[in-house]
Amino acid sequence: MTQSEMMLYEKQAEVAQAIAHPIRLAVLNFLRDGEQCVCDIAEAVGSERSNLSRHLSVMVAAGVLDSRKEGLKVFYRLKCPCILDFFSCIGKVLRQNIRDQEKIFRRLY
Amino acid sequence: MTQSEMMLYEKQAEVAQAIAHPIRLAVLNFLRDGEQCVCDIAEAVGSERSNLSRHLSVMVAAGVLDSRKEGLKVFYRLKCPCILDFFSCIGKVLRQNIRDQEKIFRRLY
DNA sequence: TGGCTATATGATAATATAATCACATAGTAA
DNA sequence: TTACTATGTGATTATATTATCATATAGCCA
Repeated sequence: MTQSEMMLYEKQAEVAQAIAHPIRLAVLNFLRDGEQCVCDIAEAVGSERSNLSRHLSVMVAAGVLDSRKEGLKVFYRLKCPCILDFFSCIGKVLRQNIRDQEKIFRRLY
Repeated sequence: MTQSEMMLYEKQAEVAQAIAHPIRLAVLNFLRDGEQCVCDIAEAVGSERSNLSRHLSVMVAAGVLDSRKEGLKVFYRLKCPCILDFFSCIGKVLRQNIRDQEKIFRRLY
């Protein structure tokens, strides 16, 4: 593998890391229909403000989210709606896993 | 957020975690055209065998990869080719990030 | 059998990530 | 100005992940 291929995989991994957390996935899904302020996101995903604040900044750093300040509030939004494609992609994997488990289970009983 | 929604996000995060590493992404990409044995994967991604072995088992545990033994060799393959959709999805995010950086750069110089 | 190869795993150490609490900041409004 | 609210951050601790080395296992062949 060349140096630049390795660099590309590292960049890709940063983005994947940024969404690979249950709270962060919940945030992405909540932002599906448009920007939301931190307090509303916190309520929706059931997370402490300070903890959520860090999760949000991880996703901003990875270029997954964008923020906008308005008065006291800060609104976050998906920078690229394509990030939601992850959900259908992961969904296929999960459904496949369930089918496989059923197959194993049926063989045993 | 309900308990079962939280559980779903956790399951989804497990899959995302399983691919969120440069070596693992390189493996997935190398398996694009079909199964490969550990030694060939190791050579392709430039990783120690024992380390690679662990990365492979992480992906098997998450249901992303499948393996098949043949003699001394073990062949790994993508369990669901849809996992490759991740690459185009992440690619869009990365291209967007580059465009944004250019915009900021142009404003400064 | 013994020796070889491919792969996996236990133990450890290094590093990264996450959650929590207290505190800081920025904006608003009295 | 002071008091208040929304958000962010430093410091700390807890936990998880990764890489490494040595060793184990499984299959092959002489």
